[in-house]
Amino acid sequence: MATIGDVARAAGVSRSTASYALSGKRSISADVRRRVEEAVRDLGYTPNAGARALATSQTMVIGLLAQFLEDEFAPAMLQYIQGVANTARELGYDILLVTEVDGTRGLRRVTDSRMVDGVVLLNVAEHDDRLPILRAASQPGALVGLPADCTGVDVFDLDFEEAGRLMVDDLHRLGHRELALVSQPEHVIERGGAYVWRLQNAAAEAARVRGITLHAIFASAHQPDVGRELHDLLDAHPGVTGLLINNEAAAAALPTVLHARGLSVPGDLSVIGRYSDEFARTFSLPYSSIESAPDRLGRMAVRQLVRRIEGEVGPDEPHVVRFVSPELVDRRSTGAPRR
Amino acid sequence: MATIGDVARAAGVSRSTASYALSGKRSISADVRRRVEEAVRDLGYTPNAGARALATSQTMVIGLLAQFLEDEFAPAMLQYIQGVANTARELGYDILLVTEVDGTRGLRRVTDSRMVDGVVLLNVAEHDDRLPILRAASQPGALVGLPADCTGVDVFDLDFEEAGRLMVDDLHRLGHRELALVSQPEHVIERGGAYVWRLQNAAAEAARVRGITLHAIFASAHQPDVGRELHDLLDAHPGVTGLLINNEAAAAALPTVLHARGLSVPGDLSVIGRYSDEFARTFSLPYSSIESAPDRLGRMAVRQLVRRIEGEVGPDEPHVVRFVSPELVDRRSTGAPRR
DNA sequence: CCGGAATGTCGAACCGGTTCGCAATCTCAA
DNA sequence: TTGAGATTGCGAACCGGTTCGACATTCCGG
Repeated sequence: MATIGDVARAAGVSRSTASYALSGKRSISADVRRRVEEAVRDLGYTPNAGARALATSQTMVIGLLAQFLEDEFAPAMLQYIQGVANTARELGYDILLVTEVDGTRGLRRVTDSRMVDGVVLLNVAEHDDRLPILRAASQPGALVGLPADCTGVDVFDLDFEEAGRLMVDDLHRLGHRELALVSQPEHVIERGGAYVWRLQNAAAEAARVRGITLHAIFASAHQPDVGRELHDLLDAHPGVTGLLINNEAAAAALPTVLHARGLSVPGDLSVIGRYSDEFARTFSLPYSSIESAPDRLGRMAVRQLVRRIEGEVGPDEPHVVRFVSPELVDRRSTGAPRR
Repeated sequence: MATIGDVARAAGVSRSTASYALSGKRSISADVRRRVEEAVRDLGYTPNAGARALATSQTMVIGLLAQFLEDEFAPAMLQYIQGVANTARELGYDILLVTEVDGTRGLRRVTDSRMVDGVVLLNVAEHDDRLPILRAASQPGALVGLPADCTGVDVFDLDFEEAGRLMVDDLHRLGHRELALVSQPEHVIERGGAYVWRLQNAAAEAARVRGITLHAIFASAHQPDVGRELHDLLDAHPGVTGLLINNEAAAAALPTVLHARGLSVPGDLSVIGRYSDEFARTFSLPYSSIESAPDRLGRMAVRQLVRRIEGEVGPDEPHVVRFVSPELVDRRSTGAPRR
């Protein structure tokens, strides 16, 4: 493998000159530049990433911390990963994917050893173990998901409160008076998935204000449990005319359940979900939904992270907490409540 | 950030001694070892990955090349990624995830710049552009998917021929005489997804030998197209009593389609798919299926790759082409053909 | 009591880049 | 003609590890 020394020799110049010719950080005569570039081509030279990282303390790699937990729905995570990966590449960065169950260990490893210039944390919990480690690290970090304490990090998340209100208001406007909300598994909440509460509380408050009934349940993240739980819910509350689904697995299982019960949408039941359009297409879910915009969130997180890495915004400049406004994608699954 | 020089100074020894004390590559007195370890703890020392990579020419990183193509079903890919990532971590390696659409560019970048010690290629096509680049690289590579030319790489794949035979034989044994096979989109085949042909040809041959009819179609990888195509298929061949599904999107869409047509499984139609158990659970697919074992394939690929990286098998030792035998997971979706 | 082996430590070189300071040459206006 | 300033190239140091060869001690058998 050719080194910059080989290039320099082939071009008849010193190593430093070759380096400057390639980086353009100092002026170089046209002739020398040509000879260096030629040598690069002839030798097939590519800089050694490790050496460059050592010299510049920049790796051009971003750490992506994603946990595939038993009680979460993996395909939903994939879209965040894609958003992050694509944006990173556009900006010239590669992605180090860390999927260890023990996220703290993984985070510590990649930051302490300086394998990455910054990190994106997915699926951030309210009191996330990884945050203290991230704050102690010398690299900047961007989060997808809202923790209790946002100091020292840039945060991006869907506005789940607004999402909860939107769902309730929409069905209230159509005349519904008894709704059910299907949330994530209780485990997710215990672990600190605050977004579940945020949506649920806002929905409950909106229901209270409107004077309508809202039954909330926690459902599993897997079949066949979640299917059974949906059945139980509909058995327990026969008066429910509208379903709010804040649980990807439940959304994916719903068509089968409704079919088994012979219920049509929106004739017998109105349904609004909370997932991405991509997700809806993948699972052919025919329900109107609040767009959760994973690609957009991933993109925003990386953009901001790179701005910090490249010093466009200093480490002391105030950190960002930005919420994406939920948008309702209409798939005609809501209507007037059945009589 | 502490360097090994800081550790050495704190322990009152030279840098080389500190290094040997930590690596254990030379004998060190108990006293010195203790002092060095203490200094490491006190200073919170972690070796700099770039410096180590430069010195040892080992990065402890594996490149994972995964393309998310428009005409493939992303959630199916995720399981390979998980298998690879988990196994890599167990063996002490991190994962550099390269998702560029132009896989050749990404592969060249990570190998030429020596960011990785080896690479795993997912979703390998029959004549895969990435293979010439991989062969020219100085790092070893492991493939998931069977190319036409396997020289210089280790290859792992499901035995799709056997899978095709298994599907046909199973339904033949139950008395079926007219079957339909739903394959991947034609694009996938044109691009060289040979596994589609391998299964299809073997199934066709088995059908010929048994004297039964097999209709084969290519279906899309997305809703709602794939749903429509399944309807068309069933309309066009009313005599079909068994369905073979070698297309994840079609499998995911099938429950809805069958439901719409009022068909029950296996009463009206027997169904066998080809996907992983994990996939079946995620999409709650109630069909018997050939296990495609993505986690196992990912694991095998990484294991072998690491063996090459660490020199346990030399670069000249013969390369492996290993097929995983398909196993039928019975979910009671097959039975005698309807009258 | 001596010679050779085993043990423990150090200095220096090296991996392959980048960057700083200096010097030589060139340009152009005074 | 001269000197200030710009242009261009070079040497050396540095980033933070690893490893080789040399050297000093200690241990052992004869």
